[in-house]
Amino acid sequence: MTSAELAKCMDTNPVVVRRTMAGLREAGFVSSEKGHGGGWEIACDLQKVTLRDIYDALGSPSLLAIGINLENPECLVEKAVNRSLTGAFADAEALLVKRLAGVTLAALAEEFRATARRHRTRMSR
Amino acid sequence: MTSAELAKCMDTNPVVVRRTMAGLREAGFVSSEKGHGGGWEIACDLQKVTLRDIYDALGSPSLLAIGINLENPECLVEKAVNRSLTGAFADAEALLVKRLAGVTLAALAEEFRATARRHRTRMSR
DNA sequence: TATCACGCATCATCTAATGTTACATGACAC
DNA sequence: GTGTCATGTAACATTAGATGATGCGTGATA
Repeated sequence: MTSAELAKCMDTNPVVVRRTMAGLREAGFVSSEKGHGGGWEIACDLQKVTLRDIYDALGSPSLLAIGINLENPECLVEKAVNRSLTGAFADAEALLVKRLAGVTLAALAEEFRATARRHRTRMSR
Repeated sequence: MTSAELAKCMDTNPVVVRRTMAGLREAGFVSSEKGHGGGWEIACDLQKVTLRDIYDALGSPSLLAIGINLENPECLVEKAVNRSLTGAFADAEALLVKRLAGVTLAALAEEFRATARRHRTRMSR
């Protein structure tokens, strides 16, 4: 599929698609071809790649909305909060990453197909 | 303390302090007095109130940076991801809330005092 | 050689959070 | 009572990060 097609599918624009896919390409999960007939193609074993791999390929951004503020290391109140919660944040993030690792792209594809089957059945009623 | 004093302490401004403290006041954790000599005062038992209570008083905002996108319920890919990860997000958030509930304000105050002691010792060397 | 599609730098827009201003209200001191 | 101080709140301004858009270069195909 081309970036333009993908962009239409997810209601965004081609450049944003390229920006995001760039990480996946560097990780080897997709490949891209320039020129006439070019576009994006899956380049990995869906059974082997998990959402954790995708997460890492996209730069492993923080999964938590709040976190430790390290900008004012001299603030004693902040330090007290940090000491009390650093472990909790780390544990929660680790838990999430672990769950991401439990979902392969193949499993997602199967989920998709199952939903699509239900969808078609409902439509044909 | 007045909102202006608190604002100076945390490098923000009085109105933002009032906005935030409003939630804590409604929950009964602090009280405020208008007029001359007014300001904010703690109005709860530090042993009994936890960071979870504070979190709830502030409106229980999402603790996760990413989450389930419910805006396009007809997107089958999105649905597949949601089915696969909803539990993980819920578990991670529950874990965090549990840890917040394990930290009383009294414990935070004690952490603060301990750090302050170390701070003074280092200063006097 | 014309067309198509990605790669990428640059700039524009949008949005949520934060900061600011203004004014009303209540409390205390004199 | 009147001046001062502080909160309560609405309305507006600013900021920062994400997202979107444009332009141009490069490679591939017909």
